[in-house]
Amino acid sequence: MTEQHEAPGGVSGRALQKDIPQATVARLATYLRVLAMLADDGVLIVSSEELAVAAGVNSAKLRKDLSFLGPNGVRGVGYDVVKLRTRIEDVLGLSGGHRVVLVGAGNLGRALVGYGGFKRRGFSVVGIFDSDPAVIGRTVAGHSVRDAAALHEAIIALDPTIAVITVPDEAAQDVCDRLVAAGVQSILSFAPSVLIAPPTVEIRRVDLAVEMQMLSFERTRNAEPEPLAEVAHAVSGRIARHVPTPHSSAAHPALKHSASHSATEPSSKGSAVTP
Amino acid sequence: MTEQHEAPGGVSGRALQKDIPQATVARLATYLRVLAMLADDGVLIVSSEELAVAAGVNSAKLRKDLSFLGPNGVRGVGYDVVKLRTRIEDVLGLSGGHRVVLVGAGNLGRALVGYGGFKRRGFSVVGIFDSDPAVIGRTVAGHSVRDAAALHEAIIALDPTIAVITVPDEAAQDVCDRLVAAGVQSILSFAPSVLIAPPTVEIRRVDLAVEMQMLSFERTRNAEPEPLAEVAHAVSGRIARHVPTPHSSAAHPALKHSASHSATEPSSKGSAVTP
DNA sequence: AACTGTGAAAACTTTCACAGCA
DNA sequence: TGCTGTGAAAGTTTTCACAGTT
Repeated sequence: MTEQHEAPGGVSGRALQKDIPQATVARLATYLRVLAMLADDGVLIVSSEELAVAAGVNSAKLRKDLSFLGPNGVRGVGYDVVKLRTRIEDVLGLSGGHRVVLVGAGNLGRALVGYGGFKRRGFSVVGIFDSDPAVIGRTVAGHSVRDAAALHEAIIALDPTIAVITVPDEAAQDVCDRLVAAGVQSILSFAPSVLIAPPTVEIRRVDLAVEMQMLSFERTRNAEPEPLAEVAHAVSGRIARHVPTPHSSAAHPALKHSASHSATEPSSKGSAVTP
Repeated sequence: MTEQHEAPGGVSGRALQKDIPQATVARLATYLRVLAMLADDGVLIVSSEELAVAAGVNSAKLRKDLSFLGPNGVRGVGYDVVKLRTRIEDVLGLSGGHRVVLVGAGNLGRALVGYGGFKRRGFSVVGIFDSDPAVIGRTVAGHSVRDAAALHEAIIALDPTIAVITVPDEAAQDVCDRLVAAGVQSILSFAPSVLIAPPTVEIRRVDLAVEMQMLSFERTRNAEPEPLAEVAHAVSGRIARHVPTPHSSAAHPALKHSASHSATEPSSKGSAVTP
């Protein structure tokens, strides 16, 4: 690890988001959510261990992640919740806020704009588009849905920092082309197809079925320990196998996910894109 | 790499999904989608290069991924589309189909059940629950929404292989506890919080805001090459920078996404949803 | 000639374990 | 004493490049 983030002199504000590992960036978003929650609860200081448990990672990883942002904590004490939160927002480029345009006002599009954490995290929707006449003109989350035919001019006027595509797969590439032609540089797509665009445009793709398939794989793998034996108790899962202790939600050390989350976290694997 | 997948004798059907890298599993889902598309188009044989381009990865990675499933292609020729598709479905444990229960019939939940690729990929919804009296009894995607209060008995009767949680964050842990108590072993959650459950239960979490934050980071990083210079042309992106060639969607060598994973991929992550 | 399958190298990530500071 | 920050080791994933097949 190269330590460019040492900030030797009095380097101001944020800087050097260079060489922060991709995997770390994916997790920073999660830490941010936990920090926001803690701040709401009035918590002032948090230790790496506490933060790590809440984020579902181990504390060494969390400390390593944070170390890429420069020194953030106080040894023997912990991290200042507000300060750390601000620092992460700064590094992720969230401080200035983002102007988001949504193309596709179907269920998924509406689910996204309605998602509370959205606005709270600095993303404000500035325009919603659709090509369905039955939807155009309707109000969604305070915005009148506009005709996607007028995308070009509208995009230029709205000047969004991010565009989100939630249209059917067949229409996705066309929408993408038009967004790019209008100057959009960052696109998040929920269409299954891999979209093609110039390399200067950053596209991330989220495929909601991938996670289901990974669950399927995991279950299948765990269910087949003995490839040879006929498996004695072929009970067809009608009876609840485990009646888990209704744990007290807190103080639970269960850190099982090792991240591969996709759209989740380790997602270094999960979903995604980027060369 | 241990070669357990050599299948020396005449090992039947699928087997040895042991030690298939997590990152590979995440991408298999994507390959599957492309293969399904090719099959629909009547394509019989595909080369690693073609498949790789369509999936947004490079061909060496694709070949390595497939090699974990055993020999699937024919040298000098390519892969048999149907055979490869079947093999991947088999390895992912999709062949037997999955019984999916959805808890939370809001926009996101409806977007998920309405997603065509869902049923097509072997996931069939067997029950939808919600706790909102205004929603209970309504029909969503052919299913009458049931009262989440009766979750326990219903789950035992439905015996789902996967449960999907799309309720508000505050309710997620409670729903999770009840699902686990009823014997559910695989859960996909869209709630931001990290859910706590016994280690035998596989939980995957998808945070839709993470991807947006990663886009934000990438844009910020690219926008700050010169930390010192005042940046000459401070044009506020009003003019379209690139007018992309309206490419012919095929024969496009653009391989930019390398899927971290991911989850992240990253995320990275495989299919999608539509309005 | 075309294309797969795969060792070996390179790159990236996670985990360990401890030095260092409040 | 308690907790952060971090080199170094271990583990995972990607890329290279070529041997092997049809």
